[in-house]
Amino acid sequence: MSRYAVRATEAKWQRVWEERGTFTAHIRPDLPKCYVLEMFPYPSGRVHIGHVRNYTLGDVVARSRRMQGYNVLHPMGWDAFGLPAENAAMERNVHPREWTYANIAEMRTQFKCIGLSLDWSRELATCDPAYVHQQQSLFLDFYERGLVYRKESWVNWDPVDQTVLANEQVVDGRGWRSGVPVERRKLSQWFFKITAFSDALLDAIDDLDRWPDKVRLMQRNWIGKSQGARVRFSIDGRDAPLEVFTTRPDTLYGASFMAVAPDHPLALEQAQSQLALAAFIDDCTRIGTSEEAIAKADKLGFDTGLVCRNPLTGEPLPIYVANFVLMDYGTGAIFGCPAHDQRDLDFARKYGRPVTPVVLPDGADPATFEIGEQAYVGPGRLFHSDFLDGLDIEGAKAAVIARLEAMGVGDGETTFRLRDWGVSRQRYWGCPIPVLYVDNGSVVPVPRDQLPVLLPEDIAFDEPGNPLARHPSWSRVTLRDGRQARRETDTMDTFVDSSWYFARFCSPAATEHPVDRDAVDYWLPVDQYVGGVEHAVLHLLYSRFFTRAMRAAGHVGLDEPFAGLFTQGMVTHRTFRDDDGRWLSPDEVREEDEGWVRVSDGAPVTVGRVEKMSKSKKNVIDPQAIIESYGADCARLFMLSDSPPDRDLEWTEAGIDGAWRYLNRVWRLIDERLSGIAPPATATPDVLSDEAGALRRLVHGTIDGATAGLERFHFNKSVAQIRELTNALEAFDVADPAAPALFREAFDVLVRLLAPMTPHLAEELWERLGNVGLVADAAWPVADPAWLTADTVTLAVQVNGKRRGEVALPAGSDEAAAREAALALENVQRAMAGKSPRKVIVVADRIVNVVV
RNA sequence: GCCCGGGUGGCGGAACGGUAGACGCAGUGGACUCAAAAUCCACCGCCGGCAACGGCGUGCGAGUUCGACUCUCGCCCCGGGCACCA
Repeated sequence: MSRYAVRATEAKWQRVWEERGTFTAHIRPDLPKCYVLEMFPYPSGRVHIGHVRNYTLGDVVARSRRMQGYNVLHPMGWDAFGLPAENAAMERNVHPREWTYANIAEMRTQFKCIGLSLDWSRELATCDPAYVHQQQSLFLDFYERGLVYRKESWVNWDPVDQTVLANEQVVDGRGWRSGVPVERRKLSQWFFKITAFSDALLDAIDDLDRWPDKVRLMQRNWIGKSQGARVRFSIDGRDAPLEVFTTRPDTLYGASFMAVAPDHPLALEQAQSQLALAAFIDDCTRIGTSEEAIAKADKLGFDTGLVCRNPLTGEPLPIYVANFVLMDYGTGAIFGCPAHDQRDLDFARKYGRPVTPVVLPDGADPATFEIGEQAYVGPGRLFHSDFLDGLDIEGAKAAVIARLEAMGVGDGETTFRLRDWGVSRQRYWGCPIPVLYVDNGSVVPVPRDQLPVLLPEDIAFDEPGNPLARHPSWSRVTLRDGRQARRETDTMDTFVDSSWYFARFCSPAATEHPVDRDAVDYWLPVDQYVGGVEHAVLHLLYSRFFTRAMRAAGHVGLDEPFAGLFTQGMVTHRTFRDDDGRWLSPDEVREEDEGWVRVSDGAPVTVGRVEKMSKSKKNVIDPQAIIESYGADCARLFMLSDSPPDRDLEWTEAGIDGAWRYLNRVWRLIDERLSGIAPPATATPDVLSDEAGALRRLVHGTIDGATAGLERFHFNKSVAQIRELTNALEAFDVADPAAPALFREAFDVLVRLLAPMTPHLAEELWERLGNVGLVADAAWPVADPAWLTADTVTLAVQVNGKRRGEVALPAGSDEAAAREAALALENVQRAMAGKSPRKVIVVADRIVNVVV
């Protein structure tokens, strides 16, 4: 008997895979391909448990697809630009590049210990000069096709640090370093015209049938197509009307005020003559730029004194400037119908505007129906609305749009919530935007033969703000014709980097073009994409846009980059705090009989909620330590065992122990039984004992069930089934005449089924079973349908829906037989209390329900 | 505020509208051991009962159905996203 030597075994097989290039992908037109990809990591420096889960889930898919005969591409790279590198530069005085590449080296080593079936030959980092080069050429491609433009847009501005802040850097409306209230500022910025594809991006969601429904719904809502109307309200004493967009033209008779965005032209014009209004608009810029901040802010308005007219009634409506109206959506102006919109109601109550309901809920009395603190947004019939009275909402919308069009004061219109993608970032550590501003004021793209525009290496982070903009010489350029120009000092949003890396992986060494067309035509789309649900909208939507834009530029031949998507849950852990409320990490505490205490001094510890692992709460587990003591297979198995992959996974020490015990049990089981196993040539007895038959059925049932679990991302169920098989093998009588042959059959299956999940152990056992070659290259087992059905089935018997017993019958027994057997049960007769059955429902091979 | 998701034993979770709690963790009792670890065996939703068995149970309240964790409606609680974190 031998023990399973985890560390040596894992290192051994990792070396074998690497030396043989087992997972290096090549184009093989003769084989079905499968591109498996997990969202690439940000190189923070340490592999996080969440990474291990993400890459393990993808690895299970990649390895099982390999075994099923697919030509698998499973690459890895680094989402290497971004804010944390600049923070590190400021805090530790290291260069972002140096910090980033050191992190990558560190993490690569850690990743290799997980035993992932990755093709490392395709590794890339988005900060590599080649990647920057090709991304800049894509920018120019998009620019030439009108998919890139420049306009003014709001940013968060820290007035003390004199710098632009990311939303993340705004804490409770204040700058995270300065602590002073953040302001909004307008800057001229570059945008990608994602709205050019609004309809296409929306319509194609219907066909993404291997995406989770919730992600599809979130994307639909994000794009937010709405049918409504553009209505022109005449302004007293002016020629130009005020144009609004509304999704509820049916409520026009309930309008009681107008509101425009603080940066609406009308507001700005009025502010020139009204000092108080100018001050109000200035106040509005003190709200952050996030949608949440704007939505949660108190609804404030300022009466401009201007009045416009309801086009249907001629009724006067005061025009306010209001902080909750967004210039980016619709026309930047709305009519307020307080009875049927909560924001409008809050506003009307505050500023004393009338509230007239015009939609009557079904069954309500028109004489008494009133609006209290809640606006009524449900269905109903129109009233108080002249020619619309009695119509339902949809009917009223159509009728009012027809009337407005006939009057020449409005049109039906479709609007999208989706806004163009602002990609300018006022930061150093990103891909430079390849544009020049000539001193005469014109804007020119950097000539292609001068790409890439690389970041200067001599850069200082001793002051806040964008170091690129402060660099003494980098931005000064002399054009070929001698004119002077200034470089764009903004860099691109890191979401740009992650919007095409999956295409670059197909041909990471391409130099002439962003991608090699033959390679992307073979490998794309990604067959299975795996990542966090937090990317459900932005990253995935941007990538879908990018693919369309790349197609327009001739780089790819498809619209949708990700045919299959799986979004996994987060990894969570308990939190601990001491009496002073300070967070404690799991290794600083210990559980005793009386409860949790601090290891250092035995002080009592409060056990907090289970939360997403985060540095600030100190509930982070270092996967490296787990892998060093238990091995990668153990960590992998635990993550696959308990929680369904799409739900949050709570990390527990006990769970790791359980996985550890299981791995050793499998090892012992095969090790102990191996000596008793005859050579493969040994014939199975012609007639199997009942137990042997049941075991063989279980083997085939497990193949069937575990495979189905893998296909549907129910990995926890696959693990449970494999464990059941293991339990049965342990319990099986070694003296049974069929034992030697059956063990051989079953072990062969067991090891193959385990191979995607615990690949190192599986390779080692595969070798010990006498196989030549790797289990990674072995074929996936196939269940024999003849062994998937049983001769006898157990039916539950209910009386009036309550279970009263069960009967065993030959499979496929007819209704009469089932009925007879059920009624014969003593317990059933007792429950029937002498009554005769009114009805007996029989579901073949499942259940009998006697209704009395 | 808006959008999305989740809620089943002490815990993680199983369950085509058909025997709720598979599998695992923790726990209890026992075997082995000088002892411990490891391992093995048994029990393990709650209440009542020696047992057979009965009652109650899937966040709360209604409804549909022979039958509801599953479908419908209305609530409550928890988590994620909200366009400059990645």
